Amino acid sequence: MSMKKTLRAATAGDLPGGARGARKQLTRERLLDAALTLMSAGNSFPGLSLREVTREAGVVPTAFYRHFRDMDELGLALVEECGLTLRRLLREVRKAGVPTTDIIRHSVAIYWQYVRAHPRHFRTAASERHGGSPTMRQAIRTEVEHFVREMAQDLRMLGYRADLPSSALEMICTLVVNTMLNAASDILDLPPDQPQLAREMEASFVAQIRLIFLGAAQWRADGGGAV
Amino acid sequence: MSMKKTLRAATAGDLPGGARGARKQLTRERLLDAALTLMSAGNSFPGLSLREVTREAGVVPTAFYRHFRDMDELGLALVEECGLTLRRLLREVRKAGVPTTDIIRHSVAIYWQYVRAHPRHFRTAASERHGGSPTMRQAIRTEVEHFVREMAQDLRMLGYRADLPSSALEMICTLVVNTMLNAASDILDLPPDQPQLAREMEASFVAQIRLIFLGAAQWRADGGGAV
DNA sequence: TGTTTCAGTGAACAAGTGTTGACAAACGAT
DNA sequence: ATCGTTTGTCAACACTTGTTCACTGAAACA
Repeated sequence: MSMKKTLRAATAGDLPGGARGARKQLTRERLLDAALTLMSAGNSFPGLSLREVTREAGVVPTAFYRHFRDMDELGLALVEECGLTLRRLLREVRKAGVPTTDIIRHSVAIYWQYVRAHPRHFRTAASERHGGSPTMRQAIRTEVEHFVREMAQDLRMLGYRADLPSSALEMICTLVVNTMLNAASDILDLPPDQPQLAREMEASFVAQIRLIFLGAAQWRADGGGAV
Repeated sequence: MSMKKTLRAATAGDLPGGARGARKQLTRERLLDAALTLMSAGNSFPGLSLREVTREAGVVPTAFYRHFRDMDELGLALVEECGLTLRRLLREVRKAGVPTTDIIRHSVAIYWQYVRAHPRHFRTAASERHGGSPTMRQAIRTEVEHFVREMAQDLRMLGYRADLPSSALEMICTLVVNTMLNAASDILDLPPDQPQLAREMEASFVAQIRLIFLGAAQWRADGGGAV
């Protein structure tokens, strides 16, 4: 009966314990990986074709449907993966502490290195954040909002600007995150053998973040201020 | 001979005086317009097909080659058009004056209205700035750099932070422009009948710009500061 | 051990793609 | 008025695309 069928499928197929589920998840990851590689090679997601992805992954086109209904579903999985990478980044920077000048420079250095370590995830995130299909755009937007909220909570726990409401902290973090993602795109477009340009860009990035926190230190909730 | 040919082509074809050049430029604009429309309808540029564009423009596919060598060339023309729109925006905001709190609010209001008046240009610019083909990305980057430099010059002429070097002013303007373009993308993704959300978003945008200028007012070239 | 379930294969399809070449008609220059 | 130039059209090509169906073989279960 159909009940029996679904039950078996649940026990054998979904759980990664068996060799069967492991093999499935492996080719699933190969598909995601192929898409990621193709995207960071110049193509943008809506420009990818299903066959192209399967070709790069080394499977026959029809095998695609065993893992995703269509390309949009793969896109969402991709976004989720990028979000995970972002989350790990936050966990790594979290040790840095309150953003004073030196700590900003330090955090930026971590970020820099992190972006270079996960170029495809960051290129994808930056690429599909505003471009691409509205579906993917919305998914990334949600992911970024989560990230911003988490970052704001971190600042709060560190006692940073305890007088400000959460909305203000989130506004500040939004600015920071936008600057981060813009910078990531810039980093990844650098010719790989231009350390001079890279240093300049990093310095400019540090300056921007510094300026933001300079403004944040002066921020008044009521809209007053020196400007 | 070929000399004669090129001469005639130069006098008759390129100059928009005759009815011939006018007709050509008209369908050229129809092609650009079609691409712009399709892009703001959910497609991203690399997802557009040549035939799709010509269909939307109301011409036969082969007519495309009379105007552009391939889609990339059309993309570059599109970027140029977007850059022109940005330039006009700057000319309009230029009357606003030195960025104090009220003037920021005013400028943002102008910007808001401007984005809503040219949704397709801004969606395209935001969309292809980080996504899309590297060719188009580079073109937009150049266009944005021009814009930033112009804006920095404006600030300088207004006597804003006359003590800072141009590089610092440009860094500040880069931050502003990035924030602007991010906001544009957010605006255009709003459901059209949510004035409450729109107001909140505009307020957040004003706050971000305000915070940037708050930081800019405190900025010291040597890297010192309150933070 | 025998049966079922299912990830991956292979062939085939209708539809859409970029690009080519020859051709018609309108225009500009002579 | 004539002739070359040029914009746009038509027909056709060699491919690629997404999706379908029946299939194979091996793992998971009984």
